[in-house]
Amino acid sequence: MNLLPLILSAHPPFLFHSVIQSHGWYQLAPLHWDGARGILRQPLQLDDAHVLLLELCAHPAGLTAQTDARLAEAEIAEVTTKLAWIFNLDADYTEFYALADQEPRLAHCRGKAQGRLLRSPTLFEDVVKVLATTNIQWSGTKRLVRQLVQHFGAPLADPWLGANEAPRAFPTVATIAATDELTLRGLGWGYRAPYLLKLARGILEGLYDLEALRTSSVPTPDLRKHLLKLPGIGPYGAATLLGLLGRHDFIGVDTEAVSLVSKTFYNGQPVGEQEINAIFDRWGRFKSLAYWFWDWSGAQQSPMEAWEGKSVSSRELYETKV
DNA sequence: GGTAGACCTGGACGC
DNA sequence: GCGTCCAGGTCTACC
Repeated sequence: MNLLPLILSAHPPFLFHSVIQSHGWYQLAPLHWDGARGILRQPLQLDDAHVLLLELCAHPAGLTAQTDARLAEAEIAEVTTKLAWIFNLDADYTEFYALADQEPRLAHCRGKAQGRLLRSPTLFEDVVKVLATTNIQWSGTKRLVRQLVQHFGAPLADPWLGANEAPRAFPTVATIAATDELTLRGLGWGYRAPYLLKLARGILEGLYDLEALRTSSVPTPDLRKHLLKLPGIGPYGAATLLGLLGRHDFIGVDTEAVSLVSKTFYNGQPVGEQEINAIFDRWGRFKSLAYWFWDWSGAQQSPMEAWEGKSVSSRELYETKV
């Protein structure tokens, strides 16, 4: 059957654009964000290997999804589940907003429905993307992920498009595991190539159970320990992944965090992880949310802008869209 | 537990 | 055009 516009409801408040632009993921392949039309295109490979292209846009209740593909009922159910995960539709930020309302630098969060972070369909894709953000600038991250998708992603079966033009889904674990270090190095992954291979092969061998981590209810420090065991994932990567998993107890301390907190709270004095965490400690389990959505007016650029490697203008763009 | 150096690449800069 | 330096997190070896 065809997938008629599928309407997915979210726990209010929810703003489609806020989730899309909550961080830089919307700029990474295989996603394509058509800002002018407000459409996010998500090539998606289903469990049965069927590749389809979803067109997602805002709806008063949440969002709508459309595709030209003919889908079986089980496939529609899978699409629905995956979209609910990607947009964290069931999340309830009531408690965070109650706290944020009392802090002038976070008072905007409720109105803009900020809190949800755009996720990938699988935790594997998120881990790979976080790996691609380490020790590199944002333009490099975009290049690495694009190369991976173009080289290993399964193309959409479209009779009107050649295999080179067709959108591609994010590569599967098995596809990455089947390649070799030299190929990955050739795609620019450099010293990250062995980490990526070890990750994919480790998942296939049962060494890393990402699905269990995705649904785990263990305390955040324990979950963090598991994430730190993933190859190429250190404190920064683990904190970023925890945020994507809805755990906000740890701040991903990168050079941008150091710079922002130093300038804003310590008069430009050198700071470390301890000082950064001390500033946001009072936000408890919402620590990284408070850091991420903090109004850094006066700072050179916010964490969100740093992700995008852009100047202050991206915040202006963000604010006009939301 | 803390620290130093290696890893890799693109971009900025000076010549 | 070429060479050099720097930025960016993680890992490993060493103390």
